[in-house]
Order: sequence, then C-alpha cells, then structure tokens
Amino acid sequence: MDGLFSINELAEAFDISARAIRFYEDKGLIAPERVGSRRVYTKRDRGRLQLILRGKRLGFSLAEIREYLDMYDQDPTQQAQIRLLLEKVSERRMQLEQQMIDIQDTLADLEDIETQIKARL
Amino acid sequence: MDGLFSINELAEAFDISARAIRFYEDKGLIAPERVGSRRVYTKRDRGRLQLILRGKRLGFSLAEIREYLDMYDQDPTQQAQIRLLLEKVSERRMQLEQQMIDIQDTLADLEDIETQIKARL
DNA sequence: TTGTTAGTTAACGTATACGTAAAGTAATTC
DNA sequence: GAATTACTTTACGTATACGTTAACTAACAA
Repeated sequence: MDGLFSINELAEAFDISARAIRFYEDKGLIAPERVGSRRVYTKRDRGRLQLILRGKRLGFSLAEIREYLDMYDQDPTQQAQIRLLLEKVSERRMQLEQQMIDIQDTLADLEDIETQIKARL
Repeated sequence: MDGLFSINELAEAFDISARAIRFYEDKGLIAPERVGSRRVYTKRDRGRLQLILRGKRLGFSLAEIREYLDMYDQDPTQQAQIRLLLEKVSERRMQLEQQMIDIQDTLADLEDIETQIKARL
C-alpha cells in the first residue's frame, strides 16, 4: 500500500505469471529487495517491469531488453548506446510498417473472399 | 523460365533458406511437384509461399497458417472459417495498435534522454 | 496443533522454427 | 571416368521464454 508490491500483486497487475517475473530476475532484468526470502518490489521495480513488457511487445528479446535496462541504469550520456537503441527502434518501426501493409493486403484478400461468397448467394 | 522454380530460386527470391522451404513442406504448408526427387514449384506454389511469409510477418504460427491455407484450398463458402480468420486478423490489428503506442512511448522516452544529454553539453 | 495461504528454490519439460552436419544421388562439365 | 554442382533425406542440435512439478518454509487462522 505504501508503494511496495508482492510478486503476485505485480503479476496480477500486469497479467503475467509470477513465474515469468522470477524468470526475468534470473536473467538479470530486475532485482527486487528481499524481506526474508520473499521478494518485495518498489515503484521503481514496477516501472522496470513495465519497460520489460513494453520491450517484449516491441519484439525485443529479453537479452536485448536487459542491455537497454542496464543502459538506463548507467551513465545516460553514453551517446553511442543511445544511438544503438535509436537504430533498433527505427528497425522495429520499419517492421511495423511492413506489418501494416501485410494487414492491409490480408484484409483485401478477405474482402475478395467475402465478395465471392456473397456473389454465390 | 516458364513459370516453374527450383527451391533455391524461391529461397533467393524471398530471401529465406531452402531449409525453411523444406520445413514448410514437412509441416504440410506447401506441396511442390517432383521431377525425379527434385522439387519443382509452380506459380501457384510461389503464391502460397508468399502467403506463408505474410502470415509469419503478421505473427501467426506455421500451424495457424496451415489452417488458413487449407481453408483457401477448400470450399470458400465456409463462412464460419472466414469469420474465424477475420477475428484473428482483427486481434492482430489490436496488437499492432498497441505496438504503435509502445513505439511512440519508447520514442518519447528516447527524446527525453536526448534532451538530457544535450542539456549537459 | 493442524490447516491453509503465499511464497520459495531447483530442475526438468515443452513448443516453435529452423540450423547444421552427414551421407547419398543425379545430371552436367571437363 | 572423375569431378563438380545441385539437390536430396535423415536426424540431432539450438535458442527463447517460460510451464510445471516437487518439495520446502514461514506466517497466520481455526
């Protein structure tokens, strides 16, 4: 309630499994404090998790996401790394644009099929 | 030259490996004729391959793509299946829209970082 | 004290989509 | 005829991202 979360609270909030969250920890993407053996997540941890999930939706691998998170943690003046990220995002945008075209093509195909069906009625 | 292609011609044309094309055949997505033991692809096979690759770009699994290809082959008046496909495509569109938002958010973050970097100079 | 709930670690299992030898064949070139 | 090119099948290997037991612990309730 005071800005701290349990693993299951976060899992529910983001609609992922607790197992997944532990897996991200195994891979070094997130590192919550412990109270005894239990994981306790701060607001900042929560933000990191959100970044992880966004990265995933963008199609990046966990290894890539880890690099970017590390980058965020370190000196933000490392322009070379920022440029690398910008490039990756740019690549992803191009893929997205291709996907939009694919979607449009597919929808056009579906319309053709529908038209044919209706013509038969 | 007369509308027939070898596996490597198709591989080169679509910038994928011949191994991938054989794999799609293994999975029942495509079934080229044989001349002796060698695969020979018609224009229609080529069209199927294009559909396969489009499906992949759209994020569908080979198993799903196979279903849709089978659907194309069968009686196109099976409206229930057409509706299923329309639904799937609609789902994908929603995912795409979320991705667009993710991209925009990420770009906004990157701009913030760039701004901070420039402020330090 | 005995559940019950909520968490933990460890480790093997799974699905997808190919990559990568290995070993063989068929047709063409020298 | 030997070599080269272009294929072929078979089959094991690989990476990613978790799922799924299994077995245990700590805290609180009945």
